[in-house]
Amino acid sequence: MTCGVFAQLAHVRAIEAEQSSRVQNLLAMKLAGFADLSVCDIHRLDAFHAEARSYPAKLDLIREGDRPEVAMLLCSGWACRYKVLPDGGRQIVAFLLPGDLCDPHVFLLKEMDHAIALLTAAKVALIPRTKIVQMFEESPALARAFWWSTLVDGSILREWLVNIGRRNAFDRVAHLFAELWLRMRAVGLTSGGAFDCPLTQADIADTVGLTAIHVNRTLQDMRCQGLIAGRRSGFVILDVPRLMEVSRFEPNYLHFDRRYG
Amino acid sequence: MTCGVFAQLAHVRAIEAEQSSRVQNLLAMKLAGFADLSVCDIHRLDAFHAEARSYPAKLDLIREGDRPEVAMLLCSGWACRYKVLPDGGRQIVAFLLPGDLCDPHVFLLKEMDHAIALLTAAKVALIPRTKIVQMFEESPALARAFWWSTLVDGSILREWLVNIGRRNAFDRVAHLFAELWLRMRAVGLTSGGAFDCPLTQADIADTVGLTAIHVNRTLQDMRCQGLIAGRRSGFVILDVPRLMEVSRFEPNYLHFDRRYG
DNA sequence: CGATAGTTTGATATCCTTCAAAACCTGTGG
DNA sequence: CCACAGGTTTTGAAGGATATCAAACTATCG
Repeated sequence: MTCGVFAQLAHVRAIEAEQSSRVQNLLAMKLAGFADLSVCDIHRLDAFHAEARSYPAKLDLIREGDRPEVAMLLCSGWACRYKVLPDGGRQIVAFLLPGDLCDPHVFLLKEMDHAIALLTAAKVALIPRTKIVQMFEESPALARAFWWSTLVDGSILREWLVNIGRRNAFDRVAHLFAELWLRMRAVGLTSGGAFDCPLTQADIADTVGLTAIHVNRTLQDMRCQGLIAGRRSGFVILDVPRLMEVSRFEPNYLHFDRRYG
Repeated sequence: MTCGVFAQLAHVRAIEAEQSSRVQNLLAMKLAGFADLSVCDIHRLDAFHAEARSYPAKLDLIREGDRPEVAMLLCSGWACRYKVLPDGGRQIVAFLLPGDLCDPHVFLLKEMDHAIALLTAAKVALIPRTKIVQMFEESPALARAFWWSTLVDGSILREWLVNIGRRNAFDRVAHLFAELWLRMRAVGLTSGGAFDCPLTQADIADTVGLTAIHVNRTLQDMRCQGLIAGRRSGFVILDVPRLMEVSRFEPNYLHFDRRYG
């Protein structure tokens, strides 16, 4: 894929090493892929991390219709944005991975149009609006960086639309795995081709617009082909390049490795 | 539906009447649903409108991979954002309607992850980056309003994901029509339950993740049920309430009628 | 150790696609 | 004014991908 990603990663690692290893500032690691953050900026983000508390899996952090009061930083664990239909169906519309600061701008809206739930036990920092506003005022670089992040989220949404709208079951799942692997790598949470994927088959189904049963059969297919391993949640992606190949994965939509023009 | 939408519309109409009818400032009309714009702000938007030039249908305004140089204001006509797949398939990921100023913030990204094409002949103002930046600096209200607009675009994207992922053909198309009708009404381009919809069946298919043939059959079904009328592009929605009912339309995701909290 | 959530399996049904061709508009040039 | 071309809509028949239903199996956890 984009050759620069590796160089970028090295750069990010350097930044991380520079700071206290006490605080795993995945957020800074992610944003560094885009913006040049000052030491001061990184300290600001550290301060957010320090607020993190533990929450159990499945917890609804925010519900549809809620008035947004806080932004949240996911320090560890996975979460998802989702919507429910009148018939009880669920559609996952985004995954939140460790190091994601979600909804720093949501205060512009009066009401949440979707819910956010934890998929695993997680450490989360709930950041009140005032602190976000203060951060934006004090650091234009961080303000830019978070807007960039929001635009990338939109780009991912568009790619998901393509995924559900125009690919078959196998390719949809393959494409999803490839994306998750790349995003996990951006925060240093992969080891080789593998990463810990806590999604259940039902989660995957609700993401790519399929039935859990059909996802099951698709995963079996992938296992047969040696693309993935592991039965229950915690898959291992064995062959990322081939997964990307079969799903015609084009990483440009993640906007990694791009400094602003 | 949200009862306030009607009151809102009246308010918007008042604003429009207030200004010169020479310039149809649909953009101001739309943004007024969210922000309190000063006369000065409206003049700024008028200035953008004045730059509009005519372009023929089907023109690609921006291609995937392009470096974003301009934002664009659609003064009349329809356009769409789309992505193409290696196999030639197309997925439309957004519609741009008259009064939409698209991508005022796209300069934060280095490269377009999708293309934008005109669906009809249209009047478009191409606005260079410098003018956008200048506007944001001079008017915090407009800056807020455009960020709000960007967040709403994201919300629409999420709802489209639900549409394709979890609804059947009939409901998908019904839901799409309901959304388009509401958005067209927000800029005063509906007359009763009807609005001029220039989409071809292939366009609709590429939007909701179906085949043009199946869309054809779905539309016939809708005609039989008296929900829509008109054969070739330029449908008329006959029964908006029922269309919303069958597709379980919840307008909250459009974030109309919401002042910022 | 039972309870619960997640995974797997098989049989059947259906929605939607694919392919192929005809009919229909709309604009264009002779 | 007609003929023709190209895009759009329509129709039919057949096949395939995915859903649905029901039930067994299997980890994991308190």
